[in-house]
Formats: sequence, structure tokens, C-alpha cells
Amino acid sequence: MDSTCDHIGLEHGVLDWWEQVRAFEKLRAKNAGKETWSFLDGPITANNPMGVHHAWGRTLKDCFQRYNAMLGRELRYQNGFDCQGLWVEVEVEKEMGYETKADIERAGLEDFINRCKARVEKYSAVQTEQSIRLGYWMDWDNSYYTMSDENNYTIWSFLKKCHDRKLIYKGLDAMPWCPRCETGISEQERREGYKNVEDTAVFVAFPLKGRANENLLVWTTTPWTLAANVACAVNPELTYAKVEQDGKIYYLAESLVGVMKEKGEHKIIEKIKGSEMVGWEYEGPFDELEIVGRTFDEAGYTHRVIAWEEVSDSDGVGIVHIAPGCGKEDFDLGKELKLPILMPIDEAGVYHKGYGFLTGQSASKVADEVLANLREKGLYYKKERYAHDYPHCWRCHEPLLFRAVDEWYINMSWRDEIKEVVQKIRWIPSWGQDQEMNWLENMHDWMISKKRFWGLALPIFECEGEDCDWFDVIGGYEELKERAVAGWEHFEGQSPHRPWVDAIRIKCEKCGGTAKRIPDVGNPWLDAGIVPYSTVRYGSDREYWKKWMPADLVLECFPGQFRNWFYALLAMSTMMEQMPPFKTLLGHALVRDEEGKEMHKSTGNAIWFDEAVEKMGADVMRWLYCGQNATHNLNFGYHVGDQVNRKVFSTWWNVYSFFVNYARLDGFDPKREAVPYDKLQDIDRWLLSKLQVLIRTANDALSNYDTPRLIDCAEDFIERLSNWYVRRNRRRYWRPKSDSDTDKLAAYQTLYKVLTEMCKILAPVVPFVCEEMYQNLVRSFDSEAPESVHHCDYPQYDEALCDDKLAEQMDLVADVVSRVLSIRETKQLRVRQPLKRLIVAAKGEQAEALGKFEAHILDELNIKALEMAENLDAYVSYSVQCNNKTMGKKFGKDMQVLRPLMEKQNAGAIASAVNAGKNVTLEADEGSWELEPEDVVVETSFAENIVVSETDEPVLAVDIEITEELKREGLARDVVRHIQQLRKDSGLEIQDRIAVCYNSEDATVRAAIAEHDGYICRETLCDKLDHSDSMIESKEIKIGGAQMNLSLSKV
RNA sequence: GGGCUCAUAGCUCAGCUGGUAGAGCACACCGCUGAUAACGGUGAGGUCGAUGGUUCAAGUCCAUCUGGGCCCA
Repeated sequence: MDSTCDHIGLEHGVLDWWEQVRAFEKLRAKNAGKETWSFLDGPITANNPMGVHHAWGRTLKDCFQRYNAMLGRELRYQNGFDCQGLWVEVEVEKEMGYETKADIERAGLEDFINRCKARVEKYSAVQTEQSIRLGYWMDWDNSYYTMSDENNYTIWSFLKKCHDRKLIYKGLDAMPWCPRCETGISEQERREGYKNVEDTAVFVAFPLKGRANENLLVWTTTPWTLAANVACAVNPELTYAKVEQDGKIYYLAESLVGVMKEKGEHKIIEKIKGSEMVGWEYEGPFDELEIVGRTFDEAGYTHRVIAWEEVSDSDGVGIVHIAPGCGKEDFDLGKELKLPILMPIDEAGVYHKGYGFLTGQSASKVADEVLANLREKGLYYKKERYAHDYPHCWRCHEPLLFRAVDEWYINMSWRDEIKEVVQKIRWIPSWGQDQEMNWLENMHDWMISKKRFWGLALPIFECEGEDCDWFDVIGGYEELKERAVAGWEHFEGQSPHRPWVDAIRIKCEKCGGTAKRIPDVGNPWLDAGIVPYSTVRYGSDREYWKKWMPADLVLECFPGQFRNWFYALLAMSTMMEQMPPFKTLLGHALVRDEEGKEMHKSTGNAIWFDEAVEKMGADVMRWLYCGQNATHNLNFGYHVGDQVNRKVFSTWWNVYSFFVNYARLDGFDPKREAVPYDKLQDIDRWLLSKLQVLIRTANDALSNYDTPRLIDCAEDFIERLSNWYVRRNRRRYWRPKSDSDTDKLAAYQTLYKVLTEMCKILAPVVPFVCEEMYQNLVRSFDSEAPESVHHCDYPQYDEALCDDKLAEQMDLVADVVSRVLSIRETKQLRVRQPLKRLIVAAKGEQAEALGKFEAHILDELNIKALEMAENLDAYVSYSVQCNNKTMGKKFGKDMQVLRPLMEKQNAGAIASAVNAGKNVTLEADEGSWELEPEDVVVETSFAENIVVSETDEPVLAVDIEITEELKREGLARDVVRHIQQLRKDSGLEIQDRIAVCYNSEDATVRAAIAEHDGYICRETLCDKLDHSDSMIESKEIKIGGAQMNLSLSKV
């Protein structure tokens, strides 16, 4: 068996085998009808191949599903694909070379929609294959698609419920708009499209009403919006100047009066606060237009100066032209102050009827004509070139316009109902709940319409009559059929999408005319939010729905979802049933590259899933994902993968292959009766106890959705298993085959138990390697065992096998070993050199523990004897001297007597008193003196060859005297080591026997070999060990400073 | 401006309900190795973002501030 794990080959083998034996289907059959565990999948956008960031969430989903299945629970295993929305449209447009909405309409909506559907079909299939490669067990033939009829009609029923509560309404919104693509641009898209450009900025005079000859000076970079002017804004805190120039009076910010210089002399007459100007009325620049007069009359409004804190004097004139129909901020301000709105342009950016000479013209091309018109009317002041960052369409690079458009909304006045539902949910991490509550607190009404093609057909029907404002919401297919008065023949048999559903007409219940569907499609989060109802048969099988809802778990990437999917889920479920759609929500962060930078195609640091999984292996990726604190961004990359591979898999696999190799040689039979627990060695019981701790932690962690705790514990377990248990016990496996060797059997059984249990414990995390090991360790011996590791019961904690005291004792042993190795290090004593004794000042439980593992300690450290002592006094000597400095001051002339007197004292007794902080009395014929501790200088020295470690309890000492005998033994071990290396280099099998020739000039080396030839032969499986003066091919080695030649041959 | 979150070794991060600062990577030296494309030991490297407070005791709790990220306005 290979000592390293070939993940890629292994995983493909396991995938094929799962498929072949229908392992997943058998698991479902096994658990059918049992207690349920319900996971609700958030739909993945089926628009591109999946990325390594999707693999994180999918790994966790699979892990918790596999765990619950191993607990014997029934699951639904339904994956979801998100299908509808602009993101799909954009990709299809790219494929087809379409540049505008008009292109799509020209080519035919039906064709376009079918292409969108086809794209979704294509990429959902790709993502399915990729997910299977990751090891994700799902009912792939039963995935849900948000474009399905059932999903769309269930949303209709939701909207109907909203409408029944009078919550659906039509409103206006100002948004960035691309006149070329004829589409609104989202905020996200707008941010991507900023470009620095030079535009014409124009200064215009607005005559003030009731103030003869006085004007506001106004500045704008978008002259086309002047026809929609409604107000002028000043900053109430700013100082404005009243300036005279060429016989006219202008108002502008005092700090910006400089802009008038170029037009000649000017004089400041007065200074006033902006707040004093608020309310002034003025004549608008296009008051002659019929539509302006009518709009203002209807609103009972005239142009006036308003206050706005955002007005600055950083550019322009400090007076801002406000056109609520042409700007986002203008619109919001207008809404706040209830200003009338002029909406001058249509979807293509062309002026509507009623705008005089502008009507029919494109807004982006009228700047010069507007200027000429203003000049004629005497309102033009001056113009300048102005460079600024202006948003452009991210797709076609046209400058964007802002326009106010009709949109449909859900009034969210019932947010408190949602908040109540939110509080019934367990959020991991818990601050997720605060985030969601904060969003619910601050959100506005929900805009559910999108002016596009591929999406939910909003079932809102509006009366076609010009003066009728009636509309209604249709709640489902049956209702639509019932109420349709025309167009049904075009719709029947089609999915509820555009263009087919657009043919339908229903009767207006107010004016008796006909009503048709609004052209808008739905916000795609409606599609995803309804899935706890649509995909769980809410409409068709309520018992089934009740069995599975609310879901036990929802698990998704956090960023964005508080206002997207989570919001839609919560709002829709509250409206439908006033209940939470899930009990627990686990959120995770984003995947970054190894340096913590965002992955981007353009920066070249992106890693594709397909590449990663075939290079790194799915198990390695999954280990990474499960080990990551889900709330932190994951730094993903091949180096991190290598680390996991080295630390976890190579170690684990080595233990596994070690076991398998020796078990094969020995013919180990896992069915043999177990060696009784009390016949096991302490170190076996220690490992089994540690295994129980791992089992307890694993269950606790997985049932609380905390995979990193399991990973930490497993990594520690693997490390101790390999570097302590196996390392300490390998000689038990090497012993010659003997059926009566129960100690050897115990070692095999212990390691076998641990390896098989590990397969089950870690199967949810790394399903491939566990399956491979399980098949080899278990199924190859026992055809009665569950066919797959994933069909096994998850291991449960057995307190009887748990021994905390043993764990503590072993920790102490490890500590002692580590400290002695440290002594060897400082004294440059290699471990192959045997040493005489280790002395430990231990008593009670410590002594008991060390005594129990004496053999391991001595063998591990290569020391001949362990001595337990009360203290180390026997190896320590003290000398005491007078501290001349302090005693001299106190005793003066007496020092002549005291110094020799001190030398005659019992140094040990004095030292222990002083070390204990006690005073000491010296007595002689001449008198007696009391010395304080500071008066005595104590010097400690250890016996020759004794090195002490007293940094910790217990205090340790090593006798490092190397006798000639020990030296020869050390040399013999060096010889063994070199022969072993030679065996390895020659590519010999573990069980091959050899013959060795050697020679050396060095007498000590020769003596060492002669003395220990039996040992050397045993260790190296050597049948003949001969001295030879003439060797043809030999290896020259250095040993204990001497030269030596070695040659080896297989016998 | 409001909400959430982060700040600990050169880098990436652990540190749960307060009790003498840890790991991995990288670096240096040493050792071990017929389970080892491994591993072990040692060293160097931190006033735990700042300032106050509570406490016998604060990386940990509280307050304020600074700086980064996300969301909302």
C-alpha cells in the first residue's frame, strides 16, 4: 500500500463506485420514514459554472446532511437553482451580440426567453456535475428551479395576499437610466461605471418674482434637465451675496462671486444668510411650456427657493437647480418636500409631448439648443467646460440619465410581524439577528418591479382606460383562467412568462373596460423567497409541507442576504403563515485568495472550482472549508491546501497504510475475539479514551453546526495517534507472528478500532477518503457490514471507555519527555546515544503516572534507568560564603573570626535555611552572631554529569555520563540507522532479509559492532554481518567521527 | 449620522463563562526516521489598536476614542 494518499484517483474511484452501487439511493431507502431533518437549500444562480466560494457553502450543507443521515434521519436532499433575472439576460445578450433592449424586441421576446431558459438548463447541469464531484449528495433529478410554474404561481398567491391587505401600490422612483439600453441601472452597476469626462456647465439667471431686476444665479452640468426645474436649493447656513453687474442684480454664494469676474465689473451690495432666501419665488426657465404650467397648477405650486444642507460652495454658485424627475437626490428631496415632478423623457431618453421644441429630441443631444433658447429669453449668463466623474452605462458606456419611472411596491408597514418571526430563529453567529433586525428597522417599501423580460410575470393587471386607475392582482393559474376575457388561447400551455402571459386581458371592475398585465417582471428575490412554500408542496400537499416545514437549517453566504434572500424568505413566510421558514440559520463569509485579496478574473488570482478539485482534491478542499471559522473570510489557495494535506492527510494515511501493511503480513483477522479491556496496555486504553473524547466533540460540534471544533479536535487526535501512539507501539506490530501474542493482538485491535471509527466520525467532512478506508478496513472482511461508510450509524460516546485520569497522566509523560529532549538539545546529546539515568523528583500521583509509563519514557528518550526521588538533594551540593559587603557593616572586626567559621559550617543546612528565608545563627567561643539571609552567599552546584531541569514540576535530572560501554551502544545504533537508510535507498521491501558487509579503521567502531551484532541483525533483518577488507560497491559513512564502509545485499 | 463587525508574533489566525499570552506558516540551529514526499525539539519574535474604569486579578467585562470592512441613511 502506498504511504501517500492520491486524492484525485481515489475520489474518482469512489465516485464511480457510489454511482455503480447506488449508494445514495440506498441511504435514502434505509432512512425513509424515520425521524426527519429538514434542510432548505438557497438556490444557486444557474448562470455560470460554480466557483470555489460556492463550494464552501455546499461542503457545509453536505456535511450536516451526511451527519444527520448517519443519525438515521430522513432528509429531502433538494437542491435549488435560481433561474430568473437580469444576470441571465445579460449573459444571453452577450452571447447574441445584443446591445439594447430594442435589439431583444426586434429579435422577438419569445426567442429571447427561450434562450434564457436554455442557458439556465445548461449551467444547472454544469453545476450539478461539479457538485457531484465535490461529493455533494443530493437528489439531483429533483432539483427545484425558480422559473417553474409552481414557483411563479406560488409567488402570485403571495402577492394576492398582500393585495388583499391593500399593500400593493404603484409609485415613482428616480433611477439611473441608460437611454441606449433603455433600462434602469442598479446602484451596484452604477458604481462600476464612473468615468471622468468634460461637460458643458452653464450659468443661468432665474428672475425673482416681486423683486424687480433681481435674479438667482444657477449652475448646472446637465442643461437638458432645466426644462424639468421645480426649485432651487440653498444651504441655509451659507452666506450669499447680492451682486450688481451691468445693471442687473444676482444672488450667489459669497465665496463664489469670483465666477462673475470674467463678465466684467461687479459689486457686492449686501450679504445675507441662505436661510433668509428660503421661500422666495422665481420664474422658471421654461415656464412657457404647457406641461409646466399644468403640472404646477394642479399642485398649486410655484418655483421657489428651498433649504438643503447638502448644498456646498465647493463648485458652481452655491445655488442648486432641483429637478425631481431627473436626479436621485432631487427626487428624494422633492418627495420629502412634496414638490411636483416633471418627467421630461421616455425610456429612450427622448422628450415627451408638451416640451415644445424639445419634444421628440434626445436629451443627450440638446445642450446647444437649450443654451440658444435661454440666450433668446435673456436668461443665459455664461458657460464653461467642466471635468467631473459622471456615471456611464457599464455595458455600452453611454452617459446615464436619471429619470423618474413608475414602479410597483409592497407597503412594508407590517414589518413588526416579520420582526417577531425573526426572533424565533437561532442565528449563527448571533449578531446575524441584529443585522436582520436593523435592516427590517430601516428598510423602505419593497420595490418588486423590474423593467425587463426574463423573470416572474408580475400578476398585476391595470385598466387600459386613460382615466381609470383600477388594478387588481391575480393569485394563481385558476383565477387567471377564470377572469381572462381575451388572449387565453395565446397563453394556454405556456409557462407564466412573457410574452405569452402578456396576451391576457381581464375585465376592469371599475369602468367596465379591459385591464392588461403591467409589462414589468418581478424582483428575483421574490423567486427565491417563496421556496419554503413552492418547493415543499404548500399548494398541493399540505400534510407533506407540514412534515418538512419549518426547515431545521438554512445555510448561506452572509454578505448581502440580510436584505436579499433572508429578507425575502422571512417577509414572504410571515405573509403566508406568520411563521419562521427555518429554525436555525448558519451564515458564512467570503472566499479570498491566499493573501486575503478578493479573487478576480482580471487580477489573475481567481481559482476555478474544476481546476482546484482536480489539483487539490475534494477532501482537502472540504477539510479547509470545515476548518474555517465561518464568520471570517477564507483565504483559499494551493499552499493552504498543501498544508492541510501534510498535516492531516499524509499523517492519517501513513497510520492507515502502516496498519494495513503490517496487518496483511501478519494476517490480522478483525473478527477475532476482542482482547478484554483489562488486558490492554495503558497506552491502548489512553488512545481509546481519546477516541471517545473525539466522538463526543464530533457529535456536539456537528449538532451545533460548528465544524471548526470538530476539525481542531480531529487534527489533534491525528497528531497524537501518529506521533505518540504509533510511534511508541510500532515494535508490538513488528514482533514475529504468533497466535498466542495477545499483546500484539491488542495493539492491532486498538488501532483497527480507532481507524474504523475515524472513518465514520469524519465521513461527513471528507466522504471520499473515509469511504476508501472503510471499504478496505471493514467491508473487505465483513460483507454483513453496511455497504458504505455513509450508511453506518454515527459513533456515539461511551463513557465506560473514557478515562480522564489516564489522559492527564499521558500529558505529564509527554511533558517530561519534551523537557528531557530539551536537555539533550542543550547538551548536544543525540537521542541515539544511550544515557545512564533519568532522575525525577516526583511523588504521589505524578510518581504513579511516570511509573506506569516508565518503559515508554525510557525507550523514547533512550535512557537506561528511571529513578524516582523525594528531591534532588543527593545530586546537589552547596557552598556558602560570607557576604562581605553586608556583614562587614554589621560585624566589623568580627569578620576575622566569622569567615573561617562559615567555612566550617554544614553548607547544606545553612543553604536550606537561607533559601527558606530564615535567619542563621553562628556560634563560636568568641560569641554568637545572627545572620540574615542577605548575609549569606549560597552557590549551588550539581554533581558532575548531572543536568537539571527545574523550570516546572516535577524537577528532572539527567545523568549524562557516557561510559565506553554506552558509547559503543550508541555507535551500534548509528550503524543500524545507516543500514536502515541503505535498505530504504535500495528499495527493499519491509520483510526482505539482507546480508551486510562492513569495514572500518576505527577500533571502537569494530568493537561496537562485534559487541552488538545480534542487536544490529535483529533490527535490520540481517542474516549475515561480516567484516570485509575488500568491498567492491560500498557506501562510505561517518560514524562517531570515524569512517566506515557499508554494503548490503538481499538474500 | 445609525447598525453590525474586526484590531493578538513578520504573515494567517486560536484564545469558551476574567486567573502568568498560544498554534500554523516563514526563519535559524539541532535531532529523529523501515509507518513518515513526514516528524520532533530549541531559539528569535507580542506594552494583545489607544485611553480610562470595574476587580485581589483584564487579551477577556464596561465606557470613550482611533483605524479597517460590510449594511443602512
